[in-house]
Amino acid sequence: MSNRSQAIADILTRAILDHRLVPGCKLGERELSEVFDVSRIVIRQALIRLADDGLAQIERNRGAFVARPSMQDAMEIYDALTLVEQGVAAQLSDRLGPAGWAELRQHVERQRQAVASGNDALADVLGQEFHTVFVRLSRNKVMQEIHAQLVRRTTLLRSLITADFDYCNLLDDHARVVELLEKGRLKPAMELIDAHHRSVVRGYIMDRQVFPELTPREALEPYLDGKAGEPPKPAPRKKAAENGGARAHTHVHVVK
Amino acid sequence: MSNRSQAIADILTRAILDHRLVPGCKLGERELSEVFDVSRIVIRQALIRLADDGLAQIERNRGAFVARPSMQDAMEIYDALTLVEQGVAAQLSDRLGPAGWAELRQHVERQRQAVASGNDALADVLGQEFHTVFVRLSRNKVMQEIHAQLVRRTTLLRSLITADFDYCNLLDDHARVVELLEKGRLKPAMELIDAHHRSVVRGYIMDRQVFPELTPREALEPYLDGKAGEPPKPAPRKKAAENGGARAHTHVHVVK
DNA sequence: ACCACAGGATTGGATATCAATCAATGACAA
DNA sequence: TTGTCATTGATTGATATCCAATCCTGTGGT
Repeated sequence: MSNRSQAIADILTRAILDHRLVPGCKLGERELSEVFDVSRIVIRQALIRLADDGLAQIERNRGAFVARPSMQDAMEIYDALTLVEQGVAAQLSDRLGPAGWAELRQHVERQRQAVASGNDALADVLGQEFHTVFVRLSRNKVMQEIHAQLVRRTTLLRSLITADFDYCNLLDDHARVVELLEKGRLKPAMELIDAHHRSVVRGYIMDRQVFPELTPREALEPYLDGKAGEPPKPAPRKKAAENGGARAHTHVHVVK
Repeated sequence: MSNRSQAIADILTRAILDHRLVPGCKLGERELSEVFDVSRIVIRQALIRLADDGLAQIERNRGAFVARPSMQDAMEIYDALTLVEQGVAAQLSDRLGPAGWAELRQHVERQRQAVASGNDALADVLGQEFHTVFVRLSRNKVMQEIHAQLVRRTTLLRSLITADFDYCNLLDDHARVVELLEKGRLKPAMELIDAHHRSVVRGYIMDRQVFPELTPREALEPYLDGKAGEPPKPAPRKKAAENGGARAHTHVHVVK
């Protein structure tokens, strides 16, 4: 049993990234302390970590809330993400060894197979994972942490949008980026990364009103239970009910 | 009087960046709580913020210490900083308006005058500030925060090195970067940024042993005093006594 | 010299308590 | 009815005290 507050911060983070805790949701200290069965102080420390990570916002004497980024924030986050991934692409095209390129190709191939076999959920996970693997190959832990934080914030952003556009043409971007980079065609690869993120953020339509649907108590219940809880559940969405359980995610194969 | 723990974290950060609290220095909860006259819990919260920022390291049941980054960390931090500033440079060369270029030129000019008039301390401050101004012109708060965090960590790194090499040829780098960028010569500018940071990190010689010389109580005393304290004092350095009070900093004009 | 054990010191956390501040409620007047 | 103001309740920010777990150290025995 290591740091309680860190563990709780991790659980809250996962709940937010799973869209079980939506932006604007109140994170009351008393309520959370009862849910996790710890004192308020541990909750406060966890909330401080979340706020430092950009996932929560603490207002003095009013409490903590799941962060509600603005459209401006969204664009800045995607700009930063583009900048980071373009930079990593430039580094990789210089320094990546054969094993690294093989890992990238293999990852893309797994994603291709998942899409071909209709396993949209797996394709979704792999699509998210690709960016992380990409940055991991830079062998720079500082860069990895910065990138991971940006990815977390983009995942939070997806709680705020209605993701019902057509992403079919984005599915092959990862493969093409790897292909271009391996051929040494850095500039087109970087432009493709930019276009990739741009087309994502262009599809964003922030609907101001997001309704919780779940109390924090209900939202967090599956993560508790002595950490032997069930696997992370997808977020329940009223509108996207026909989505077959797949999360509303940019990489999911949604045919409008 | 807003958040106590945030205010204390800010003070601790400044003390670390001023090299009054050196890497490895123990940040005991009891001691700090007496120094700041607050409860231990507030100190814990401040230390959590510092740890999240990479400036402190918390070991379970052993306490918090000022972070002691390794040489590997140093290279990764500078790699990340290079990546960020190169990316920002690329963005600015695309989108920066005349007012922005004017601000950059003016800043460089101020630095040039400071160097010319022998005001090494001012030149030092301006040299640090340049990077911040540079990133601020991207008008991306997310990027600014990432960059600021990296800069904090580079400042921490300077506590670990003996900065007695010749940086004369680096003094004009800022001016040349601005000049190249404004002419649209992006690639040379980016290579110059890379070379700038590379030559800095190449001069790093980490001496494992860093002696505190100051207890946290002494180190923090000037920052207290009802926030009306004297201006931030430079760190006392035994060896670099001939340095005329200027901090051991990469941009300082040290003639070997 | 070396190992084991005990004690001290420090952190991690719980609980109870108080002050400060915000928000909702309700009373009252126009 | 509506708008304004005061009271009240709830929540956070912070403190003090206490206890458990763990690490460090120092001592004693072999």
